[in-house]
Amino acid sequence: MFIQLDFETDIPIYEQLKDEIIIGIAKKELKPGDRLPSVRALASDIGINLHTVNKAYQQLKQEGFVLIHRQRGVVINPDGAPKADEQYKQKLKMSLRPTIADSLCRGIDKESYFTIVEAIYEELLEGGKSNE
Amino acid sequence: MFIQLDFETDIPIYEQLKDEIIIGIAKKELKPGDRLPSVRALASDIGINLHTVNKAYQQLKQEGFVLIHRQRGVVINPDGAPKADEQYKQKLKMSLRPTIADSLCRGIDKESYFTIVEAIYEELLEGGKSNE
Amino acid sequence: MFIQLDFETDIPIYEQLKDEIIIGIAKKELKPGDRLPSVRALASDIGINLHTVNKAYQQLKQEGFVLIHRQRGVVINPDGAPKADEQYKQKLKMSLRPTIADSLCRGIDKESYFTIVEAIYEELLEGGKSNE
Amino acid sequence: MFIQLDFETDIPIYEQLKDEIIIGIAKKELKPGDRLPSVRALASDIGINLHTVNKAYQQLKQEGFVLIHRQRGVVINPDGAPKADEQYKQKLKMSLRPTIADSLCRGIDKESYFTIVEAIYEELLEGGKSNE
DNA sequence: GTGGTCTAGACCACA
DNA sequence: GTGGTCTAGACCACG
Repeated sequence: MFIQLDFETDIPIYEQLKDEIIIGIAKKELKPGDRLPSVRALASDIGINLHTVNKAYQQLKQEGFVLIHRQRGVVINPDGAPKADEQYKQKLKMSLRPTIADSLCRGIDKESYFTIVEAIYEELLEGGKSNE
Repeated sequence: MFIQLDFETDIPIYEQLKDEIIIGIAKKELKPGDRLPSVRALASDIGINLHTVNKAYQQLKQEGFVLIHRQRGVVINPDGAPKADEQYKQKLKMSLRPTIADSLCRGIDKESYFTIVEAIYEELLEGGKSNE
Repeated sequence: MFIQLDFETDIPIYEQLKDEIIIGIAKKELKPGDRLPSVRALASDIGINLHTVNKAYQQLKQEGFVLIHRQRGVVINPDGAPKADEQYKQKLKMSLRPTIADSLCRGIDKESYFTIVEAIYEELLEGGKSNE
Repeated sequence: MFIQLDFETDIPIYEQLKDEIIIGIAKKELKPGDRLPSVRALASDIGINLHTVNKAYQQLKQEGFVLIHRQRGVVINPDGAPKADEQYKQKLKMSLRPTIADSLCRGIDKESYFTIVEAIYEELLEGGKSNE
C-alpha cells in the first residue's frame, strides 16, 4: 500500500489521500478491521500537514469507510462501506456525464471508453492478489 | 440548449458552464460553426457575472472546443474538438480510477457501472434527434 | 500580391493588412509609386469593413510607407519608407527581446534562431523575382 | 530580478510581466525550482492589481514555464520549459516576418538585423554571470 | 499564509 | 455591438 501524492495537480491533497485509501480498500489491500496509521505517523511519513491527514480521515469516517475509535485509532469499517443507494447512483451519473461528453467530443467512442474502464477494473480486481 | 446551473454545489460556476456547453456539443445540439451567446448576453441571461462566463469561454477556447472569432464572436470549433491522444486517455483513466474504486467499495459491480455509463451514452447520442 | 487574413488570431485585422502590405513592399511586389486599391475596392475585395482598411492605410501613411493623394488615391511612397534611426533600432530590440528569451527557454539556440531568420530573408529577398 | 513595467505602452501589463519573467528565466536569474513571489506580494510590490499578476502567472503555468504548487506557491518549472516543436518554430517565423519586412523597408539589412539580435543574445547569455 | 472564485464596474480596441 | 484589460473588494478552500 503505497501512498502516491501529486503536489502539482489541483486536486487537494486530502482528496488524493482519501482516493488512495479507497483504492486500497477496493483492491482489498486494506481489509475490514485493518488499522490505518495514526494521523501523526502518516503525516510525518508522507511529509504533509497533520490537519490534511485528519481531514481525509474525518471524511472517510463521514462516508462510512472507516471508524475512528478512541483507543484503536482508525480502522477500516468491519462491515464494509455503506451500499450505494439510488441517490448515490444518480450523483455518480451526474459526475460522469461531463467527462464522458468531453471524451466523446474528442473522438473516444463507447467501445474505447469501455476498454479504459475495463482496464481499471482489472487493475482493481486483479491487483488484490499481491496483498501488499 | 438550456444551461442549468447549481449554485449550491462546490463545482465552480464556470466549470458547470463549460460542462453544459461540452455536453451540448456532444449531443450535437451545438454544431461546428454555431455561435454561442456573447459573454454579456449569456451572463445576464443566467444571472451571473460576465467575467465568469468569460472564464468558461476562455478555457473552452484553450481546450479547442471553441474559437473566439474577431467578428462572429465565440463559435463552436468548425473542425471539432482536438482528438484524444494517449496522454488524454491516461489522464482520463487516472481521473476515473477513484470514482470506480469508490463505487466498487459500495457494491456497484462492473455490470451495474456499465449500465450507468450506457445510460449516459444513450442520453448523449440519442438526445441529438430532438435537436434542442 | 495576395492578402491573406486570419480572422481567428488575436492580431487585429488592420494590423494583418498593414503587415501584408509592408511585406509586399519588402518583397518589391509593391514598388514606389504603385497605387494601392481604393479603400472601398479593397474592403469589398477582402470582405472586411471600410473602416478597417482605412485604419490600415492611415497608419501606413503615418509611418511613411504610403502617401494619400486626393486624386491618385493611395500610392507607395516614391521615396521609399523613412530610414530607421537609432530610436527605431532601440524599439526593435526591445520588441525582439521577449520572443528571443521565450525561444531560448524552449531550447532554440542562436544558430537555430538565425536559421529561421535567414529563411525569412530569403523569402523576402528572393520572392521578389516573380513580381506578383 | 527587477520587474520594470511601462504603463504607457499598449502592451498589457500581464504580458509585460510574463515577458519579464521569461527573460529572467532565459538569463538564468530565475532557476528551475525557484519560487516566485505570491500574487499578492508581487501585486502590491509593483503597485498593480493581484488579478493582473494572477493572469500572468496562470498563462506562464499554461505555457509550462511555472508550476503552481500546492504548498510552495508558484515555482519555476524544475524540468525547464517545454521544448520547441516544429509548430512553435512555424509560429515564430510567422510572427517574425512582419517585423523583419518592416525593418528591411527602413533600410536595415540582414547584417544590421543580425547585429541587433546578436546584442540581445549577449545580454541574455552573459547577463547570467552577475546572478542578480 | 497561499491561490481560486465570484462579483461589480470601468475603460478601451476592434469591426 | 463584441471581447480584452484592469481595478477593487469579497469569500472560500487548502495546508
